[in-house]
Formats: sequence, C-alpha cells, structure tokens
Amino acid sequence: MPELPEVETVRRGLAPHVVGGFIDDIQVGDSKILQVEPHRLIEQIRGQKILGLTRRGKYLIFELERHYLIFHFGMTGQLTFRDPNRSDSEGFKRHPVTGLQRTLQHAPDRHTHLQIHLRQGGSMLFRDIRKFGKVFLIEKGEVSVFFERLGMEPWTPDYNLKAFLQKFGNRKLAIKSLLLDQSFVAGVGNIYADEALFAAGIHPARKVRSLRKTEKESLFEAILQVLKRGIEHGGTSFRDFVNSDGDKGNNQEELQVYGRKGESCHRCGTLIQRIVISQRSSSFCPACQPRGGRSRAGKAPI
DNA sequence: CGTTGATCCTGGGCGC
DNA sequence: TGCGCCCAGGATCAAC
Repeated sequence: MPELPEVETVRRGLAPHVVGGFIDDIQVGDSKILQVEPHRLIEQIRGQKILGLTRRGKYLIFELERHYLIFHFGMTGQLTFRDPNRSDSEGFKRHPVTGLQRTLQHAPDRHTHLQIHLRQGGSMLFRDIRKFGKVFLIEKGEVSVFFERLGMEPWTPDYNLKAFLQKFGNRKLAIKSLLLDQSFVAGVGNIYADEALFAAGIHPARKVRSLRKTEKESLFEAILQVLKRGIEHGGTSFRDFVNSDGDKGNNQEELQVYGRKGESCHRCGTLIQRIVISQRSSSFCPACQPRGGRSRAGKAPI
C-alpha cells in the first residue's frame, strides 16, 4: 500500500540516480501493468532524457522531453535502482521479527515487469507481485486531464482549510471512506487514513455530515502530521514496501492504530479494535475515537 | 448524483 | 507436510 509517504520516499531515493540521465534499453516482463502498448513505450522513451522526477498523490512522475512516464504502485509495486557497481543480494530476505519480505538491490525476477536501463549505467526495476500497479505514458499536454480527478495535494496552496471544509458537503458516507477517495485529498490510503483519524480523535465510521467544524479542523492538521511523519521515517513497510535501495522503511514502528488490532493504545491503554467500512479494514481506539464524538474536539494526541 | 460492491492478483497465514 | 481457504486492498467500473 504505497501511499504518499512511500511514493515520496522512492522519489527522493531515486532522483539522484536518474535525473539528468538518458534512457537506453527497456525490457518488458508482464505487459499487463503497462497502460500503453509495449512497443510504443519502448519507441517513445528510448534515448529520452529524464528531466525531472516529481510526485502527485500516489503517482510518481518522470518528466521526459515530450512525455511523462507515470507509475502507480498499486498494492505491491516496487521501483528500485540497480547499480551495476554493487552486487545483487541473493534472493529475498525475511525479516526475523516482522517477517517482512525484503531485499536489498536485487536482480530481476519473475515479478519484475519493467526494466529501464540508463545510458550511464544502472537501471530502474519495477517489480509488482500482485500486478495492481500501473505504468502510463502520456503526452505532456495530457497531464492536466490525466490528473483532473485528483484532489488536494498536501503542502501546496490547494491544500487549505477553506477548500478542505468545502469538500465535506452534506454527505452520508463514513469519514474513513471519504479519506480514501483520491478526489478528496490525494495520496491518503488505508494506513494514513486510520492514523489521521486517530490523531484527530475521530471514529472512522462517523458520517461526514456529523462532524463538527473543530473536528474537521483537527483532521486537516492530522493528515499533514501523519504524512510528514511517514516521510520522515522513510515510509511504512507493513508488507511489501521497499525504497529505491530495496530496503524497508521505519514508519511501521510509529503506527498508532493501523495493524494493531488487539494491542494496547499507546495513548490510553485501551485495546485497539478493527472494523470493516466499505470493504476496507479500519483500526481505531474506541476510547480515543468515540463513536458518538467528543463533547469538545480532541486535540491530536501523541 | 451519491454510494456501494465486484473485480483484478499473489503470497502468507491458518485450520485440518 | 500439504492442501484448501480466506485475507490484504487501490482504483475503476457497474449497479443500485
């Protein structure tokens, strides 16, 4: 579940290796993940210079001369840099405690669906076990249409309290579902949605229309806070996430509720519960995030 | 229009 | 030990 902090972690790790470089050979494994004809992709990007590497929500964007090459990691997508001057690690390593499947720099395997070799040496490997990831190639002029349905981007002028409050409307769905909607705030997924709701003291099943203004304001800040912490800790490696070096992040150690069902709340000791909202698991502290809300909006704990 | 549910996919964990 | 079953879920699309 690479969300905004994980994609940003990959972006930061990859940029120094690839920006300014030229694309040489391209190898395609399972073309299912490609949203462009394989031969067209190869034709169009071979020889192109990588002018920049940016991010929008959960999308990683390579700026080429005439195109944008765009990655979405889905559930298990990994984009790593393979340095020819470093040796590959042998297969995959299992973390002794977390059981996390991990690897440092690795050679392509059966889950590696795209290899982009660079002229100066080195290559980018896109690996995706569940193949929910996608690779797009679009003309530069198409970029605004491509992202037109994406919502506010954190840390840009678009992400402001006034716009945030307006997006709520008088809707009936659960706040958790709204947070997962990429047309609301771009980049928030299941992990950071649960973490933000905990930080704001809001029960995930609360209806959007029932939230007080003070609660919405808390959530506005909480989203920024949990995303920032996620980036600072190199992303959350709950299962498959690895950074551009093939190494895991550290933010899983910082999680307050996600994946902590049955464990004690770090803030009050109550056991963390898990419920399902719109087919998605939601973890929360029943004491810190009361179903009926609070008499006064809780300030972010931690 | 708003909202929910099915769908894609594979590995891991569990029960028997 | 091995098999079958179920779960995880981002985005999209169909259906209510």
